[in-house]
Order: sequence, then structure tokens, then C-alpha cells
Amino acid sequence: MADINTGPNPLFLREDQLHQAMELLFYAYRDFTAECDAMLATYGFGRAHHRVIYFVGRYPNLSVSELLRILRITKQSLSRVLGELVAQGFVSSHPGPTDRRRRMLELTEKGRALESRLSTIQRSCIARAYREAGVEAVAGFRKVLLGILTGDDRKRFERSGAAG
Amino acid sequence: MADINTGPNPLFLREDQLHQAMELLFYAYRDFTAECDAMLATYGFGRAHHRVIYFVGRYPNLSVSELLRILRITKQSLSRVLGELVAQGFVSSHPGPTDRRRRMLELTEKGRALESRLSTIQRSCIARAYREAGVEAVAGFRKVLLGILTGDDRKRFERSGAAG
DNA sequence: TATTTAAGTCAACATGGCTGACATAAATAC
DNA sequence: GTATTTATGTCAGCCATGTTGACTTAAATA
Repeated sequence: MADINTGPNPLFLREDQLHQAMELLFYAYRDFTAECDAMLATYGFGRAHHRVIYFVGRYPNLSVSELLRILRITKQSLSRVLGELVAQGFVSSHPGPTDRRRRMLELTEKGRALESRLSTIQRSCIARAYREAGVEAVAGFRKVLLGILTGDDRKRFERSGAAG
Repeated sequence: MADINTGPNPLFLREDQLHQAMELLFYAYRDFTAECDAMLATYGFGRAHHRVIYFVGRYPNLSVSELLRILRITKQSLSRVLGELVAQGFVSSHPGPTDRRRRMLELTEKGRALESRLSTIQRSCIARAYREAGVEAVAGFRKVLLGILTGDDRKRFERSGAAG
């Protein structure tokens, strides 16, 4: 079997590159979440709480059903973590102005403080990688990740200008 | 530190771009794993089994402790899934030639078949994204992901030429 | 021979997914 | 105006996969 790296077999090289990409994604996700997980643990929270805090912070007045669609989990699963966050005053939940069945979710002051601490950790992680990799690398990074997305999320990103 | 964006408000844009990167990583990981999870379920396996199959396939004769270091889980956690895979004949485990305490893990024929099916799914996902994004984008993608890695894994990748 | 190392095992527990069934209130259709 | 659908919440239980702590065994090594 041919050499993995600098062989004269471009097809095999491609296979190996794809394999490496899969692995990189695993390692990157693992390392990207590790620090926040440790921080969250000091609050008695887990990664699931982080996701809720993140998306509610990013899209204020998100409804429960929209959050469910983003996270792709069941409402029973969400209910557990969201319930804790609301009960402990990190997230507020109010009836929507037009449709009063919908709950408008928002971060409270307390929630924003936690979100900020978590964001700082992850931003510094991404910022460091961006700085080291350079501008063109960043554009490529975003482009490839976008290509992996399958659903509506992709369109949302493309609209918001992330593809550039 | 070089500017990442060239806008009228580089600081704000940068913040937003970093936020978007975090979100992209979440969506990409979610979509990247979804199809395999469904396939694994038909075998009664989960994502944890996939990781073991993947790394044992990629690094034949891996020892248990090396696998633990890669996955960053406890041996008790690993033992559950690895035990199932060995018991059901997907992975073989033999004493090492020099140090007989070490177990050399390998995929069996059956294991390679499953690994192949899973790889096909993920490779096509990455391959599509690569194809759409282009060669330079791919190099940037790998470069940024590498920058996110914190431990030894990074060195291993750089040695193996993944930095492009 | 004593110690360390690699691996395995048992028990108990936490997190965060899942399904199914059911309740309530508000919007909407007929 | 009643019937239905929709958004949300809740209870109960199950499963996958992570954790800690304690202990065992066999092999390598000091």
C-alpha cells in the first residue's frame, strides 16, 4: 500500500485527508468544550445548559419550539435544563405579545453574566486559532463548516453573511 | 494581532464572527454525527462505540491506555463499550509481543465492515463540503481546527502533514 | 522480592438523551 | 360558538454514557 503522505497516488491522499478531517473535528470539538464544561460544573450545570444559554443569548425572544428545532432534542429533554435555568433566574420566560401561547425566552442579568464568562473562554479559543491561521484560513474554515450543515441553518448563515 | 475583518467597525465584526464560528462548530458537529448515529442504532450501538471503532481502525494495535488518552474518558467508561465490541466480535484484543500486559486492539473483519460503512457516510459528508469549498478553503479549515487543539494531538497532526 | 504498571471488574451515581401519556391555554377553523 | 389544532408544560420511566472509588490480577521493573 502506498505512502500516506507524499505518495504519487492522489486518490489515496484524498482518502487520508478526509479521514484526518473527521478526526480533527472530533479533537477540536473535544478541546473546544472542555474548558467551558469545567466552568459550568462549578454552577452545577452541564453542556446542555450552555447550549440553552448560548442560543437564548444569541437570539433573544426565541420561542421554545424554535429552540427545540435548533437543538434537535425533545421538549422533555429541554424542559429539564430550561426549567432549571428559569427557576434559578438565569433565563426569563414571558408570553409573546401577539401569540400568548409562545414563550419569549431571554437571558436575565444573571444569565448574561454567565453567558459572558462562557463566551470569553470560547472566544479566546477561537480567536487564538484565527490569529495563528490567518485571514484566508478563517474564510476557508467557515466555508467548509457551512458545507457540512444540512438543514435550514445553512441558509440562515448564508443570509447573515457568514459565507464570505 | 492582525485584523481579521476589514470593516468600518473591525472590533464588532470580529466579535460577531467569533460568535458565528462557535455556532458553526456546534451545527457542523451535530449534522456530521447525525447520520452515523442512526446507522449505529441499527446495531444497538452509540456514538461511543463509533469512536472506539474509528480510532482502533485508524491506529491498529492501539493499546487501551492510548485509547483512553485519545478519548479522554475513564477506563470504566471505555470498558463498557469496548467490552461489547470485543464480545460481539467487532474488535480483537491480544497481548502485546514485548509487553504482554498491553492489549493490542484491532478491528476484526466484521469490525472493518462496520467501520467502512460508517466512514463512507462521514467521508461523503466531508467530501461534499470540500468539493463545494475548494482546495484553499480546505487548507484553511484544517489550519483553524488544528489551532483549536490544545494537547499532544496537535503535534501528531503537524508531524503527519495535516497542516497543509 | 517489592513495587509499579496495564488492564479489568464491581458498585453506585449523574447527566442528558429518549418514549408515551396526559393537561392546559390560546389560537384558529368550521 | 363549538371543535380542533398548536405551543407549552409535566409525570413517569428507560437508555447511553459519562463519573468516582475500591479492589484484583498479571506482568514488567527497580
